[in-house]
This record gives sequence, C-alpha cells and structure tokens, in this order.
Amino acid sequence: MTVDDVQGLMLGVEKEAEVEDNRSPLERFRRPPKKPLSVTDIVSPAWCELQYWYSLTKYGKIKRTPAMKQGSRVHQDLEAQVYDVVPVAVETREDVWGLRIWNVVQGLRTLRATGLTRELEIWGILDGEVINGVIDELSYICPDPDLELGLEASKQDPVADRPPNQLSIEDFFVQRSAGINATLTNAAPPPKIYLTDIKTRTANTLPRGAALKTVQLQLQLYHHLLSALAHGTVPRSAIFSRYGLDSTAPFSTAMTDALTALESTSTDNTPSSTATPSASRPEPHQPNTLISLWDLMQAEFAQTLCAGPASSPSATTLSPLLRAEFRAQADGAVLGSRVFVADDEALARYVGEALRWWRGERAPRGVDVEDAFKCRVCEFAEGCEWRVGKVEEAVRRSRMRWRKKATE
DNA sequence: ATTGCTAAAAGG
Repeated sequence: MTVDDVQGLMLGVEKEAEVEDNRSPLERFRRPPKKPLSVTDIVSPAWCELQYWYSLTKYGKIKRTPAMKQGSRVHQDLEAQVYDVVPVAVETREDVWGLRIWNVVQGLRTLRATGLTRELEIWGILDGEVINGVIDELSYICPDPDLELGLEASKQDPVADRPPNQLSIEDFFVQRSAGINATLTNAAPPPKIYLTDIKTRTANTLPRGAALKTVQLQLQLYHHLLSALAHGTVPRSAIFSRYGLDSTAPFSTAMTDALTALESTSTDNTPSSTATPSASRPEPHQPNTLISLWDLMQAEFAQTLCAGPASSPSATTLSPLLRAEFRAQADGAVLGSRVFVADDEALARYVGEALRWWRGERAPRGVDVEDAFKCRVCEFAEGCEWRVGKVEEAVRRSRMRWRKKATE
C-alpha cells in the first residue's frame, strides 16, 4: 500500500460522512436490527412527511411533547378501568413475546365477557412489510345505529340468515344486566364489534381537517389489519422471523407456571366456568411455545370476530363503522365523537403513496400553503427547504399578479 | 416519591 492509497482511503472515509445517505427511510429506520413499521409510521406522515423525516434523521423517533405525556396519562387511566396488572417474571425474549400475545388473548376474552376491551396489540403484513399497532378500544356498542341501518339497507346482497344485531348504548346496558353474556355465547349470533380511537385535546373543541384525517386513517388501518387477523390470513412465521424469535423454543419454567396460573384465574372469572366445577372440565392444553400461543390467539380472534365456525370465512362481525372519540386533556371528559365508514380503496390509495416514500421511490412532501399553520409549532421550520420553497412560490405568484395588474 | 428507558401511541 502506497502513501497515495492511504490518502485515498482517508478521503474516502471523510467523503462518506459528508455524502448524502441514499438508503430509503425503510432501510435506514425500519429494517433489522431496527424495529418494524408501526401504524403510527404510516399515519403520522399525513400531518407532514418532512417533519416525520426530520424527526427520524435527527432523533430516530418523535419527541414527546407535554401534551403527549398528558394524553398518555388519560389513556393509562382508561386502560386501568378494564385490566388488573399481574407482574410476571420473564427470562427470554420468547417469554416477553409470549406475554404480549397472552395479553391479546386476555383482551379478546375480556371483550367477549364484558363487551369492551382496551389497548389491544395487533400484528400484520402491509405490502410485504411486517407492521404492528395498538387498538385503543373494541366494543359491542354501535356508535351510530342509524348509519348502520342505512349501510345494511344499501347492501346489494343482504345477509338473510343473520339479522342485524347491533345494540344501542341503552340496549347494551339493559341486555347486559339481564345476563346477555350467556345468551350471546350460547344461542344468538356473535355481536358486532366496533373500533374506537380516543384522542385527548388541549382545547375543548372537536378537530377538523388534518387532525381528523390522521385519526380516520389510523382507524381504517386498524380495521384492515384486524380483518386479516379475523380471517386468519396473517402468516405467523413472517412475524416471528422479522422479530428474530425462535417460535418453537419452549417458554421458561417461570413463564409456563405464570401462564398456567393466569389461565386458571381467567377461566374461573368467566361466567360460563363458574357454573362448571373446574375439576370436571378437561384441562386445556397449555401453550408452551410462541407457535402454539399464536394459534390460541388466532382461535380467539376467530371466535370473537367471525359469525360462527360453520359460516363462510368472509363473514366477519367486525363493523365497518369506525369511531373517533375526543376527550378533554385536563380531566378526560368526553367532548364528542365522529363516526366514519371503513373504505378499503381509499386506505389502499393512501398507504400506497405512504409506502412509496418509505421505500425511497419519491421525496418527502411538506405541507400545502393552506396548512402553513403547522409550521408555527414545528421545531424544524427554520431549516425546512420545503417551507422556503413555498414562501418563494407565494412571492412569485404575487409578483405575477402584480405584473398582470400593471399591464392591464 | 417520581422520573427515565424499552414498546406504540401519545398531540398539533
């Protein structure tokens, strides 16, 4: 190696640090060993792609604002209304994942037993990429019975053998106090399930425009991913391999013991098992690997979200009615809600465009001129090239108007 | 005692 070679080498290293990173956002931030895509990753850029891009490159994540921290607290209080937390000693990464899946199983059982569950984690595939998210709320309560009736009526081929069984809030509590659990699990078709996302607000007003679009997309994406889980089309091997997990490795003894204890507690709390002495029940097979636990979760999804084992796999009880509920940041008081209808084509259009950016097939876009208010609270506004470009464009336009006026 | 970190979502 000559002196020139060494200098060339050093130049190369220096140059590499200065040179622009040409990898796609997906390759830079969401490929192993980094975490996979989340629903937030797809939805948040709807506010401003450039802001998301700057956040990823500068911090690798979004900075938590005081408003966000308060919002997390409101959500925490809501989750505590539904679940008791049981500490479990975990030893391996597979144990940790076993608990995450177990929490989903418990969430679905809670939904069936009480008509409500909160903070349900989901996994899926979006255009070949593994993606995860957390659903705020699933419930039996129809957010808009009139809209639902309209949807049923407008269907080309109405489901004849399954009458609409959506409940108003009043019906729900009346039926629940009359012991609806036994009725629903034994005879009647399973009730429809409605998705809700809760947003806390600093101002006591309902959002419009961009803030509304974001939560709408978020709900649509949850609906899409949840449907796949209901139909059992999510390939577990793809999920486990993306997270680098050994899906056939047995859980640790501590974990297995904890699962056995939790299983006996949870079944004893359900209405059906209190009538049956636990000794006369056949002991359910205790899942001991991620594969078997996933399959248990899959069965729970089918039981909760499908019209019945005998019906066609497409008969999901997941309603296309999606609700965004807005609450006051200060005390969590409900400010109001908006209801949307799931639109898979609109979702596919948005997701397709969002993924083009994630794949590096197009540059990130900043906000339109009419959304310039967003730049006021953006920490990256000062160095934002898009913003400079928009200001120049506005100046150019006003000059042209001025010239046109002058020649008239 | 309360905050931070990890997860996602947290809000504008």
